[in-house]
Amino acid sequence: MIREVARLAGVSLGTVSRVINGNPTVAPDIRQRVQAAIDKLGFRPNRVARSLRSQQSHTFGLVIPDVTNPFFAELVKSLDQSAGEFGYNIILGNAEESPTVEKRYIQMLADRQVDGLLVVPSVGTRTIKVDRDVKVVLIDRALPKHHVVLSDHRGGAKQAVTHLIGLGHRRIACIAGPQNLTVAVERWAGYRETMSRSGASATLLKSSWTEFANFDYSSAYDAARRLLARNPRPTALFASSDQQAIGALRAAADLGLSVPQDLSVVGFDDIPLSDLVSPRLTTVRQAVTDLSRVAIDTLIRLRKGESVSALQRIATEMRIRDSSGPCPDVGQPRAPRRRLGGGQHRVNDSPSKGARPK
Amino acid sequence: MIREVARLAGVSLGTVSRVINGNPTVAPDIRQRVQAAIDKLGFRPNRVARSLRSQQSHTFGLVIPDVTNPFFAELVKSLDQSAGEFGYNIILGNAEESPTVEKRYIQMLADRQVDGLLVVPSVGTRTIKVDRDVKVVLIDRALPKHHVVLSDHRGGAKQAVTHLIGLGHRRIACIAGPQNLTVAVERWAGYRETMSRSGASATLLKSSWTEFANFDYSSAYDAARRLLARNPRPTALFASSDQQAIGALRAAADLGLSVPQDLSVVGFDDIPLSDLVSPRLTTVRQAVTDLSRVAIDTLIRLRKGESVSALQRIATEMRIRDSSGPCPDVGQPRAPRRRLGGGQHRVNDSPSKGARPK
DNA sequence: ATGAAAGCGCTAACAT
DNA sequence: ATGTTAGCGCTTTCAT
Repeated sequence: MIREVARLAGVSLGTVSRVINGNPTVAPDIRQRVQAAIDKLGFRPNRVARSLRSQQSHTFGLVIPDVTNPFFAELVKSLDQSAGEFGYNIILGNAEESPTVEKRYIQMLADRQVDGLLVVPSVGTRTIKVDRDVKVVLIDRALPKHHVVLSDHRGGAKQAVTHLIGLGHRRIACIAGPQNLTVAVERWAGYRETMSRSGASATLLKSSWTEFANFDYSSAYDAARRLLARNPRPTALFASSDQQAIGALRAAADLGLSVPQDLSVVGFDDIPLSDLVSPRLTTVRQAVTDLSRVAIDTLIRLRKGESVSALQRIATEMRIRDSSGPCPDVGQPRAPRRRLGGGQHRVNDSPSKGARPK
Repeated sequence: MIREVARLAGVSLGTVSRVINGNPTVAPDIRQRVQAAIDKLGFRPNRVARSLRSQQSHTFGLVIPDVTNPFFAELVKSLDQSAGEFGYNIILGNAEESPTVEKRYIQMLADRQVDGLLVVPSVGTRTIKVDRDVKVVLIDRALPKHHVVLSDHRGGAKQAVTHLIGLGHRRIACIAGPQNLTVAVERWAGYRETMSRSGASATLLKSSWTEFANFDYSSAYDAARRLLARNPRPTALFASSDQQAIGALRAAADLGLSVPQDLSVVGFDDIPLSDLVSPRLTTVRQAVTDLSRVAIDTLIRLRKGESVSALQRIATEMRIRDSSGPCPDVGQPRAPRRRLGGGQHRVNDSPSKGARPK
């Protein structure tokens, strides 16, 4: 294979290798001759052999808990693209939210000599152990002693609740996520913090205004049913994920409640679907593209031996859509609210631009 | 590494290798001794080196048009699992529905010495070319001269339309998919075939009862708007994918039409979401698990040199849920009553249980 | 049943 | 600037 190219071009093995690798020490005419031979023979260097010899695969391993989760799916897509821009490929492992499966994948990827590991740890994972000295960057879920890139979940929750308060809502309930996930903890913390700061009375913060659910539709559906059965009933719901929020929309519909006339709902993530459910979902967008670029960049810098800060936060931004409207309790008095046209949708800019300290 | 194991166990390199590979010609006591050394040293064989030498990676490449598409996401998950059961891993490539990107991935995977290639060809791909002699199995979308595993899309469409006819519908419109995709062609064919067989008058089959759209929410939303603007208005919609169907649900909602009271909708694929939108979507389920297992099995058999039939069909099954109900025209003879309630949704059980011939 | 030795296809250190 | 040579870490003949 490579020998044939060398023979055809009348040069040695080494020179062909140098051409393949863009080594600048080859004379232009030779380079051309070799390239011609490569093209003519349709030669493609064997990446396995290259990896073995050069000890680098130009490949990152990516392990996520569930491809089927739209947020992770988008993350995969985005990471794949960012990696490509840096000349890397990605091997995906689907951990099925199981630390055991996750570990198996991580080992497999390490054995495959990946140049680095991107991991969204599954629920229950305490630490990532890698035999060989592969650099690891966590995404979206932090773990002690690891580099991590994640969205400002607390700030995002704050944006969401502030938005609802601005619409006149006071009885704002929360569907919180699993508390063994930092994401969920942070979002809940942002909710509580904003509620108490806003002067909402202490009673509103009783645990009865929060229900816990997993990050999926159905368990959030149940949580929403429980919350909406409360008396007095909440006028707004802050869900910790879009999937939860969509479950909540479904619960409201089943109870005969109109959104946003009877109830406002805000989600988190801005998955593609959130703009397509009925009513369209107001939500907090995670900047997946930034998340990806920073993660890849971090991994590359770590490989180079540069030191990178262990925690990197990516700002979120509100996407205001139809599922949130003025509080029914507040007839006119409170702040001007929008007119709810039938079927028309306006997308506002983020109302709190630059309102957060860095 | 492996030398250390050999030394510690007091055997040769070859023997350690034999133990790793489960070669039965090693004496039990030696095997035990070697295994102990392996465990003690935490030795993990380098997969790159193994691949290079043995010319097999125990890895399949998988190239799909878009991870973000819930159907493909589920396929990825399912294939990954099936592959695992056979001792294989999967490297994913996201082609972004572009033949160019797809080709790049396929080459990359071939250069990586994958043992086989699973491809869902992107729109526009005419054929899959692989330099090395890697076996290719297509999934879900056929291409001439290639092995393919796919659902019985035509049969599924037939099931769907038959279901609607059984509910009394006659003005059944169709949102067809892109006609450069066999899936879409087949589903549309199943629709037309069933319509004409059922004695629906020829006029109903005029092209005006079909609108074309991509397999996504928004373009299907537009198509549904166009169809529902027709006079007379269709009483039922057969969409070529769940995403399309959900777009149609949204269009119906925006037009003030209740589903299924004013309009029945049936989708295709049974993505997880279809059971969670409001109203729940009646749909045709693709047996993704079977699809995956057969695809992996085919690839393995092809590798062994066994001959496998070029086309393998997997049966579909109806999932009857709330979005399809009896035709409003039929209920009370003619009098078209119907109350356009404000945003209320009632969730009925399937009203036609057992009322249909097999 | 086990050991010795020859590579898999390439890259990189060393010559020239 | 180019050729030569020695491996990367394993598997797999071929001996024994």
